[in-house]
Amino acid sequence: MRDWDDLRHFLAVARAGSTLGAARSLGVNQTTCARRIAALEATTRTQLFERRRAGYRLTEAGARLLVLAARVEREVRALEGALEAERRMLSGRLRATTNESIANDVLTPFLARFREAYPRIRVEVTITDRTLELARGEADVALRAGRQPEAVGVAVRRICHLPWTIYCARDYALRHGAPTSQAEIAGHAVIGGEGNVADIAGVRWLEEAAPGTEVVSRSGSLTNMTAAAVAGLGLAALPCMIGDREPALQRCFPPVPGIGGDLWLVVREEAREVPHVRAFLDSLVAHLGAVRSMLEGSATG
Amino acid sequence: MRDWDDLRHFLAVARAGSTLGAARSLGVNQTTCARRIAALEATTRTQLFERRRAGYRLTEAGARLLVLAARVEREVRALEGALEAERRMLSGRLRATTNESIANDVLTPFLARFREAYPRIRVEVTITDRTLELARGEADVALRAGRQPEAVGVAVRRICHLPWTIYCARDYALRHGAPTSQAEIAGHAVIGGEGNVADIAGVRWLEEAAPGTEVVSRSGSLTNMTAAAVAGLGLAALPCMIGDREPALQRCFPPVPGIGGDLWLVVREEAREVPHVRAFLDSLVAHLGAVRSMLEGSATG
DNA sequence: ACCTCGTTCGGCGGAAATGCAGAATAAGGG
DNA sequence: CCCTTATTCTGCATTTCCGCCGAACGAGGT
Repeated sequence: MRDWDDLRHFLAVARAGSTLGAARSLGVNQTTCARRIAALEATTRTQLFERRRAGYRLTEAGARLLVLAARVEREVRALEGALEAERRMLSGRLRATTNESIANDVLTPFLARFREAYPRIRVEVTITDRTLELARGEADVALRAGRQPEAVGVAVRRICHLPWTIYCARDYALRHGAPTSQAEIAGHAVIGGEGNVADIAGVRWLEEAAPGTEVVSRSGSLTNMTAAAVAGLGLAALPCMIGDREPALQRCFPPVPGIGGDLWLVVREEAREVPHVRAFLDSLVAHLGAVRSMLEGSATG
Repeated sequence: MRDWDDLRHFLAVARAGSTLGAARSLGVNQTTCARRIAALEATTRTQLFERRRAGYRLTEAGARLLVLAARVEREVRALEGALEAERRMLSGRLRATTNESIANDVLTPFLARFREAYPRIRVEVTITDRTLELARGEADVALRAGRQPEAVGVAVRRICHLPWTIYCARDYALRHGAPTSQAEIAGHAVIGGEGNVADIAGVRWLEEAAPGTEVVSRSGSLTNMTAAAVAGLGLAALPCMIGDREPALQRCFPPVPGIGGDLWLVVREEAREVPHVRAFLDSLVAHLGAVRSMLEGSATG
């Protein structure tokens, strides 16, 4: 056998019944499948398929070969499993950091799973509003929301968009009515930010959205702003990720374009290629992909 | 596993203990082996070898992988065996032709083996001095000695050189002395050719090698010329392939440059890609390679 | 009867894998 | 102690492979 990988293509074509279908399942081009089958037949000097307009059909010899190729595949799968187990016995320690809401919604649920898959990798999580300096070794991995983080000594990867919009308590809406567009914000009470939070695009947008808005409260954390909104103090700009999870809150209108942020995965440069960090990142990215629609808000429209 | 063929390289490197040795055993470049191992380690995120100046040494994980890769290999070998059996169950009929001496020395011994390997391929051999016209369908395959055959409607492949030299009977040498160079041929009795045989380079060379040579016999076949030489009638120009097999004959001097011929394999164009003909040709070429040194004469000088 | 969908096949350009040559560096033998 | 041999790694040139596109062609449905 000149190239064992031909067998992988053979299996796919045999099972799909066409080179096109096989190509889809393998994530390659149809032409590639056809060529590899041709190569296999040429080197083995055995016709394995009948070419038809309707697809590739196994010959008798091909059918006999199929069961043997399946055995090869079985052994390869076993090997892959062992390799996976090998990786999962990776050990090491790493420090991750993020803010409270991302921790609650994303990181902590992920950690539960991760711990099962990689029991020997110890993850220490620091939940803080402060932006730890990865380049200085304060942590290895961070999940950050907002604008693109500075990238000195770290690798940065954008995960998804985090839409924002204006929320108010359902109770507030009953009493004062909820605005349905930017134009109706005028006259409403709004909840503002303090310190870093005041600089967030969404928070500033709300304060400047209309003349005559009264800032009834200022807080230095989104958690606190959320609490204020729940208490019915007024309108608050919040990430949908947070606002949508509060049953007491409602969106005033769909996510406002331009005030959203992004979710960023940041990794310390030196830690990046370390095997157990790598394993952590791979798993995390997979998990983030799985929950992306949740993060981006189901009604992003 | 992105590419099953990586496993083949992994096995080779693990067994050879170095990428260089593995490359030799696989017939590829050392760089290729090194790169495929690197790719395998990258996709599996597992270090399989320790790189040392003295070579590649398996890590513990690599050693664990080795036994599993060997299992994959075992299945591949089984598959290859089945494929071979598949080919050997090829059936069909083909006609081969050649002259008597090549038949005796090459084709017939080969046929005995071939019949065992491919019991369902029926080979009909026509042994004749006449040159059958393959293009007209008189045969499918021919082994020809001499000058390059004409190639209309056929594929021609050169197998090896067929050296010629001058022979005489050992008995003759005792009685008259054997010439040790072209210069000493003068005065000896020589055995000439008739018809086609007279045109063969070696035969003509002997007759024209020296003035005053007496042609004591002429025959239309090399078999007959050989018999004449064995009988001690005089010198004969013969292919070493024939002359060396006659215990009663001896070489007068080393093979004469310029009078030798070549052995040619000729195949009818239309028959060339037919599976059972292909199988015959592949086996024949392998056999010819194995006996080439015999054909070219051990003391070719 | 015609149209659409799924498929195979060929040609072409770009990308990726491969081979080649040279430098660097241990290990082993004289 | 030095020289030879075997090995790995790097940069560059080339070959091979792969993906894209369009044409051709049946089959099945309307």
